[in-house]
Amino acid sequence: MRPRSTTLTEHELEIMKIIWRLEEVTVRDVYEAMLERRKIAYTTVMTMMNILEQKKYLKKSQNDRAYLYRPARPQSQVIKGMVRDFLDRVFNGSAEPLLVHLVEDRRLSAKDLEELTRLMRKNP
Amino acid sequence: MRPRSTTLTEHELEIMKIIWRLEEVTVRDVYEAMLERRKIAYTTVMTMMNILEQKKYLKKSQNDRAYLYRPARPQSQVIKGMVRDFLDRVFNGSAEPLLVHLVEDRRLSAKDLEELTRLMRKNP
DNA sequence: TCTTTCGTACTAATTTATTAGTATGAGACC
DNA sequence: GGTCTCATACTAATAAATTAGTACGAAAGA
Repeated sequence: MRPRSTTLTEHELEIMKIIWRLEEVTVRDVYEAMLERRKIAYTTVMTMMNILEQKKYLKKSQNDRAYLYRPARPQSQVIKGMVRDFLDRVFNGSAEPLLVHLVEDRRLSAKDLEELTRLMRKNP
Repeated sequence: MRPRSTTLTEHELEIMKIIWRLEEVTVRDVYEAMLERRKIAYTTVMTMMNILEQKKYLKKSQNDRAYLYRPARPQSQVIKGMVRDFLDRVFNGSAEPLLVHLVEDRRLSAKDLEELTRLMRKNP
């Protein structure tokens, strides 16, 4: 048996990002936002949003004609969970080797580092 | 249709980590290392390793009785790809918001940061 | 009112990811 | 040589992930 993913899958995340941005949406809202990224059927978006509701990532409320969906959990919380999951899976939970990779790959600049240090002082 | 994952899946990664560590292995070697982590069948490990060979993560060579497998790509290269993929998917490619999360979540210490700065100077 | 539009519920199909059983053959051991 | 060990090849099963079609009813518009 294959266990259901605890974190968001690729396309679930794609949809959640749109909903966190718009805050309160109908299926159509998300469908239209998705169309700007790629070809997709309306019912596909609907199915995904229903799954996200089952997984407790979305709350549904009856509105006028269509349901209104809103995030059930704040974006930062969910993203933190994904980072934690990734770190555990790939680096056995430690952040440092991740950073080494980022530096080696030139994905972290000196400027990023400064900013981070500043943030660190504010957040002791 | 569902496209095949470009990067390593959770359990493929689990197996690859063992093989990168041992460098050159038989299915049995990996099976025994896996058993220390969790219950799994010999043939399951074999199937996964065959998939990893198809995906070009492993090279197979006939040895004595059993095949010998070795990594086809260095660990650092593959891990970098996974980091890149994660960053793209979750943070639209920028590393900074990831770091902010790490700091907020107390997963980065001042000491880590120092070390990183030092690394940065060595790697300009 | 009739027709078109829109939203949902239900159904379903495909491929991946994961797990593992069975058959078969080669080599080791007695 | 006969038996046991084990490695592989093949088959298969199941649930998740992703995609989307169809039917049906409500509402909107003509």
